[in-house]
Amino acid sequence: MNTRPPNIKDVAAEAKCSIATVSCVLNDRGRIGKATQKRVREACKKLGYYPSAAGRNLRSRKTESIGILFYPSCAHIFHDIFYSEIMEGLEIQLTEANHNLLLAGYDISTQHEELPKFIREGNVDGVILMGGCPDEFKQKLVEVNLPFLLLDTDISGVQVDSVTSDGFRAMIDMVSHLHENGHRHLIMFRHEFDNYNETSRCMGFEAETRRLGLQTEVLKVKTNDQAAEQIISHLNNDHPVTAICTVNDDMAADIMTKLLAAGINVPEQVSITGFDDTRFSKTTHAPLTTIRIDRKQMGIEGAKTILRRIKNPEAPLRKLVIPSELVIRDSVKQLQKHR
Amino acid sequence: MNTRPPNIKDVAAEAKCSIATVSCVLNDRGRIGKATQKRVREACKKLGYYPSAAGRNLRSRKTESIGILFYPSCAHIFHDIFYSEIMEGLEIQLTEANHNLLLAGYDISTQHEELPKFIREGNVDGVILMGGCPDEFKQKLVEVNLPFLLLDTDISGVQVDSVTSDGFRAMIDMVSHLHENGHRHLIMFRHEFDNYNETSRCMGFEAETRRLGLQTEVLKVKTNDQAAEQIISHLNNDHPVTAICTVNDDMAADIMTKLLAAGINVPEQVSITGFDDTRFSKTTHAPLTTIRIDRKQMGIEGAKTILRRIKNPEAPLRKLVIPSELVIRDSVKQLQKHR
DNA sequence: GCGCATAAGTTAAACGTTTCACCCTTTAAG
DNA sequence: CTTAAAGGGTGAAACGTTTAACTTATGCGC
Repeated sequence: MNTRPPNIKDVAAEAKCSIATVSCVLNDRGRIGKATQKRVREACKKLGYYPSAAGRNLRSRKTESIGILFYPSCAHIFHDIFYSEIMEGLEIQLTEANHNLLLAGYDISTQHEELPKFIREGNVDGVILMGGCPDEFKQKLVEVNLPFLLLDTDISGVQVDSVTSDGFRAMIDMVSHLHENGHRHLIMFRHEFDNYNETSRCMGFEAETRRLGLQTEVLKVKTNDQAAEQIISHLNNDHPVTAICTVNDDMAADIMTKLLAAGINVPEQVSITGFDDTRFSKTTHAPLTTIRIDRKQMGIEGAKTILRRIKNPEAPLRKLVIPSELVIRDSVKQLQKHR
Repeated sequence: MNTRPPNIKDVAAEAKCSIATVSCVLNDRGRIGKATQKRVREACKKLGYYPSAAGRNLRSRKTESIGILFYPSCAHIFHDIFYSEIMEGLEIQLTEANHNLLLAGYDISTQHEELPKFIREGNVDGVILMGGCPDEFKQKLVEVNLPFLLLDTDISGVQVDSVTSDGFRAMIDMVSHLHENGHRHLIMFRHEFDNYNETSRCMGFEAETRRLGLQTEVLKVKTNDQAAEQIISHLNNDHPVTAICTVNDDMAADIMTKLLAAGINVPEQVSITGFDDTRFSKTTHAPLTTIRIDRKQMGIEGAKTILRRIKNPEAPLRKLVIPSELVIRDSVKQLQKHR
């Protein structure tokens, strides 16, 4: 019952050759005759042989595995639908390249100084970091001296590959869209903690509102509820905002729900925009005007980028920016025709 | 620059003992004096030594890794918010037990006969299978002879550990709730493909409706749209259904959206219920009455179960059922007080 | 018939652990 | 005093590969 799996020796015996020959055939290395190759391959099939990762890893110092690290925890990836599609792209591309995909969360507060197991113990050839995480932490990972990629985030002043979306450009488009629809008084909410994406989105918002000379403000809030409350009390002003920009669909949906509950009609009384075009942005009370990013593509490009870096650690730095697209739905009211 | 990481020999040299001693200290095996232990540990710290997984795996035939296999593809996990929370629980518990977590999808159509890389090449000590997958495939995995767990799914007649939710019981509660609210004519939609969860949910529905003597039907549809269309045309009948049960929140939300678009009011004209209590079930037009399952707990129990099986392959079979809970919101209209 | 190139394949040394079998010393029991 | 047990530790084989260096055979030009 407890019979061990076949190893390379068994194959060599079956194919009547040396184990080196088997290895060469399986790795397309060295010069082995057609006939022998065939014998070896048939022996593999017959025995159901697959090279053991353990042996290969040890000898060749390659694992054919990539570690995906989330900050602060895997729960965040799973919760944010937004990462899901990146993961999908990653998985497709890594599987295609015959690589394993290891997953871990990293909460700096619970793990003190320890890096994730798969980094410490050399289980992976490269690491991809995702999530809104502090620069010092990214820096720390860079210093590990493994092929490394920042995905959907970035850090300035450090030589590290990254694949990001163009939140800056996207919010310019969004503000421009609001402006064309007659909105002149805008507000944008973001969360308190610093985060590459939120920051670049807000910067796009600020750049374009300033350029257009609009009355505008970016506010940091602890929770989405807090944002809703601020709007509710604010709408009594003489000259209230007509449109709220948010930093993602989740925030937009939450705020919308709160506003509706408070008897404020969306988009009649106030417009609201999201970001990310997550699946449920279509099913909110007023389907969200938002920004779509091809996150699956981000994942695919991310995988390619880390594999490239592994293959050639000296390759030139790559900073890839995935374009975004404005998705117009019903959460923005057309106040007046412009132009 | 390209200095190799320290290995056990370096530690032994630093601690002035043999590598066997180092190994014994690090694995709490054998009898090593306090003083020596301390020297070894200090040497490890000083050198920043962590045992290499490759060496350990090879020698001890353990990987301290668990493979999570999704059928038919990882995309499904990521898309179904529903799996996310299971993954969260898994990750927490596996990390706690100092295990790696490998992820792969398995599309039987694209992968012909090949099992995932991490199974073929022995990268994992055990495998967890999730997703709505055909029994033959589950069977196939069972035969691999690795510690194995079915998570959120099951198969009858085969000796394999499983952790599932009680969809049968849950739908009994749901039907009972609808009945108490005066609903007498129900319909339930499910998808065409066979799936453990959908089947058990529908069986619960059928059992309870039959017991209560209600007018009832279970319909298989290809898409959620199709379900909506059927309802729309059906509502013109003399004696229309008053409540629609679905197999998950996603389906419920989609149908609700379609109905609203067709000018049919929910829940005024027809009630609708979900399943899973996903996060966005609160933000649908009428917040969904649904079933909550503690999926994080499912993940945690799943992890414990596979680890137990790895530790003791001869342990008695475990079939764990996680309880569910009815969540009452606004998508069910109270037609009449009952009792 | 010699030298050389090429093809085809082999030998053996790593890679970094774990662990079995053993050794030496000290203490305790008989 | 002898023997056994316990405490503290070591040597070396094994785990399954990869790969550099080597061998042997064959063909070819001259």
